[in-house]
Amino acid sequence: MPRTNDRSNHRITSARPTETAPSSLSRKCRGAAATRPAPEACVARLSLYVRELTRLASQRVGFVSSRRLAGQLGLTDAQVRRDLSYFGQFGTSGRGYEVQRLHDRLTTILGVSGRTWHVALAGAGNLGSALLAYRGFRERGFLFKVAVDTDPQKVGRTVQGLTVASASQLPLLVRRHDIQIGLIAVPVESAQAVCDQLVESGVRAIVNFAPVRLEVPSSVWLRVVDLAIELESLAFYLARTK
Amino acid sequence: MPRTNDRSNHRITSARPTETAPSSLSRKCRGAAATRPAPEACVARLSLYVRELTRLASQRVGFVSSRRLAGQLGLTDAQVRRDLSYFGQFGTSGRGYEVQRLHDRLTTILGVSGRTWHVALAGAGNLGSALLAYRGFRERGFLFKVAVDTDPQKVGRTVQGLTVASASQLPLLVRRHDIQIGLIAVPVESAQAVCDQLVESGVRAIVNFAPVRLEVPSSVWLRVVDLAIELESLAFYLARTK
DNA sequence: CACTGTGAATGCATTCACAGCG
DNA sequence: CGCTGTGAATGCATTCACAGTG
Repeated sequence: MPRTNDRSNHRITSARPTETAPSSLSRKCRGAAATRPAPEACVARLSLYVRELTRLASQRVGFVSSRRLAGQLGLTDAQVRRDLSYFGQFGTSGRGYEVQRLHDRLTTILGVSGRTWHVALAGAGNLGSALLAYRGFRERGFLFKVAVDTDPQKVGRTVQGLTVASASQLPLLVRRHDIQIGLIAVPVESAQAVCDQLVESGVRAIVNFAPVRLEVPSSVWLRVVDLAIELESLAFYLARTK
Repeated sequence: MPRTNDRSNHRITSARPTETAPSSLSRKCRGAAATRPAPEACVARLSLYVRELTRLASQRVGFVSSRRLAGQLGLTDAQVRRDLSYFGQFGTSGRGYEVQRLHDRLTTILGVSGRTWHVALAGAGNLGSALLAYRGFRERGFLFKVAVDTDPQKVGRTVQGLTVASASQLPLLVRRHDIQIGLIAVPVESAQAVCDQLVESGVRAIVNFAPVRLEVPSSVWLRVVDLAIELESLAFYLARTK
């Protein structure tokens, strides 16, 4: 009797304040921003909402209810409304949310509207290439400006319109291209060294795709994406079913 | 003042019972199994523990304390002890946990000891190739028996010692190789169709790497790994720092 | 005395349920 | 009437704190 799980994602161990908002008294003016800092899980879902709204907008859907939005995403309607309520009041009673308007508001809140982010990729192997090829990044304004690799075979090659540079150039290139975000897609052994280089060169946020824990100073945002964990934990449930 | 987050992972929306354990009265016999079903977050961390223990064993470390294990993984000592306590009592007061023994016990519990799982990969692009190349899977007994792709360019090629078959062969190959787990690394457009094929062919667990929600019958375990979400949510925090 | 194992306390996230609005 | 926005209730996960043990 296993049930389908809906969205596996995002687990955080130590709390971290999201905003310095006073969180004092509730606002009353209509359309005002939310009162409390948004939970991390909710921020993560923001990109899901944006994706779905982009899709709906391209289908010329004008309004969408929390129920319908939830259905598409595998969430509950209450959760959608709660999530959105952290950022403001976007809906109309009886009608739902205006797709284009909500899309625009959410992209602004997510920080991916009317601006671009400069991204550097360390490791141009299969995983790195997959990341370069992911179309969603460009759509959201994440621009790959730099890709490096240690493998002389790969250096000089062009992947997705970007020329792979030598790993030794990383600090130089990060500074030259004003990189804000670094992606680590190198083997476990070199992940920490690459991470240190990124940090020293001024990168403020890092996503680590290597299955190791990395150390960074507290001024840097670090996220981990572990490709294997979901598969590995499936064995546990499979072994216990039928 | 951003803080480093430690482990991003795994968020579940609907609860699902993990065991049918009675959860009635506490056992008293030493070394007995835990009383309550293990939380999903804790099951996901099981593979982290196994990885670290494998590393420690290879360094001939005999004992490890919850504190040290936690430090390596970016968790707290209390959490490590709590997690392990769901599965039994493995430690020795004043000494800690015997590395090899704990490793063996956890791999058994995870369902990756003394047996293998047969895995099929749909989509042999960059991401699919990265998954085929991941060494951890083989180490844990996950064997890729099948890889398919729709691209005639890719069919017939050998990736990591496995020959890519035509996508039309998927149902046949799944049955022939007694596949239990399917990995979906195809574009969004074809993800649901591939998923349906896997399900109809008898696959009982699926990991979806495409950024869409998939529908499966409730008898099938479904997990999602979203490569983009962590990066996208970083913009939110970056836009709010300094 | 250093460490485990675990009730109890806390904190975070989801869901309920309903008042209020267009 | 259909749907939002949100207090209050619930449920899950982490942390505290300490009794108990080799």
